[in-house]
Amino acid sequence: MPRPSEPTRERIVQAASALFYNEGIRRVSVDEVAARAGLTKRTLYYHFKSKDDLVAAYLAARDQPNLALFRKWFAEAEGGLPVKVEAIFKNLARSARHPKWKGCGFLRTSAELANMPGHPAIRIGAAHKKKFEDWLRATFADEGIADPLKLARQILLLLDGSFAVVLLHRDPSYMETAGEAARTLIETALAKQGRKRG
Amino acid sequence: MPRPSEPTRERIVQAASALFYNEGIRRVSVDEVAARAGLTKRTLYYHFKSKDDLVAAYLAARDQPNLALFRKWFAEAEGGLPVKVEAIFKNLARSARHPKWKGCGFLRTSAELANMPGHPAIRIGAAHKKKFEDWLRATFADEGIADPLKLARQILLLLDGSFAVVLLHRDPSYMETAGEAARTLIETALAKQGRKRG
DNA sequence: GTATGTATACTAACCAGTGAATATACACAA
DNA sequence: TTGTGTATATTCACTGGTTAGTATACATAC
Repeated sequence: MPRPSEPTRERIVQAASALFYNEGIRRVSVDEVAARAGLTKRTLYYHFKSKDDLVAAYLAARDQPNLALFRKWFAEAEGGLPVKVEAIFKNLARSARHPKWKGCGFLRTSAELANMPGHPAIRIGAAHKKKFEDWLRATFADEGIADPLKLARQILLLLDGSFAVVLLHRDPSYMETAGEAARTLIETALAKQGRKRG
Repeated sequence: MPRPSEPTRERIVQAASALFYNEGIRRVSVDEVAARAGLTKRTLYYHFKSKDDLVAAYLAARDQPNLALFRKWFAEAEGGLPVKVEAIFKNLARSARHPKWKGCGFLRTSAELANMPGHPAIRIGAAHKKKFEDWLRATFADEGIADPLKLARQILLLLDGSFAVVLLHRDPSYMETAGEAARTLIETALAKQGRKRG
């Protein structure tokens, strides 16, 4: 049955996403992805030139939706800057309580492929995290915070730290602890700013 | 050549450590470990009942040395509590600049084996991080900090976050940024304590 | 009648784990 | 001092299964 093509490619990426995220990159074979997508491996290799290419597509598909979710959680929270950022951590803790949650796909992929530094999937993961960092930086800059890049990176470190720690201990309360730390750091930065301007 | 045994087991763990840390768990075959240790796979299976068992031994061997290194960096630093904790991050940044550095073996293993929650290696990793957390907690408690467990967890989150982020971006300066955040959090906790005690 | 897309069938390598045999060191007996 | 049994340690050769990737042919749409 030829001619679907675009939907076919999409179906493959969907299947790859579910499997790679749930089981890990090297654990999942191309055959398994093809089977889950309901087609043969040969067809998969028509749409993707290699497994590495497929792994990159898996992460690329998560980039925008993930960022949009963080922005939504931030925007919907009622309160000042510290509270809005903390809301991201609280929502993340809620996601992490779902039984199928298995951490951050970008970080887990970079951990698994740590022996292949230039791998396209790692590049996509790095770009994704940079986008998040830059969104935070811009947000902090708008609020007049003194060193917005540094603060953005510190929040990012807490966020990615909570992904790693919660995955290890399977205890989402660490995310709320990270959120409190984020709030403290932002409040401190805002206080410094007040002192300088006041 | 029979009868070495203890040194043999040790040699296997050494070989496994180098390979698993550098290339990843599932990337490395038992044959490769045996070859690097200079013996046959059958001998390896005499000392370890399975590959999973070997992976657990790899992490178990890293537990105490890793903790000792952190304690050493803390003890050798000149200054108050915030500076001593920050010194851990600075030393870590120095290690991360070595070309063979590939993040935290415990976290990378838990990321790679995220689909096997009860895996013995993950348990060992979790116990390792708990030991570090508890050492920090006790240290903070000795200094009279109000909620020492919370602060210990926040520092841990920054530490593990820096492992993840530096591995992704290959930019060790994030570790120094994390160290600054740690210092800020500790200083804030000490200031609160000061206010309460008057 | 040619581009595009899909399937069958295959390769060559790899991989975790095992069955059976063997070699050595050491304890103890003669 | 020499012979012998036994637990420990090691090797060779193998199995059954999996893997990423491909050569070739076939089907459909326009």
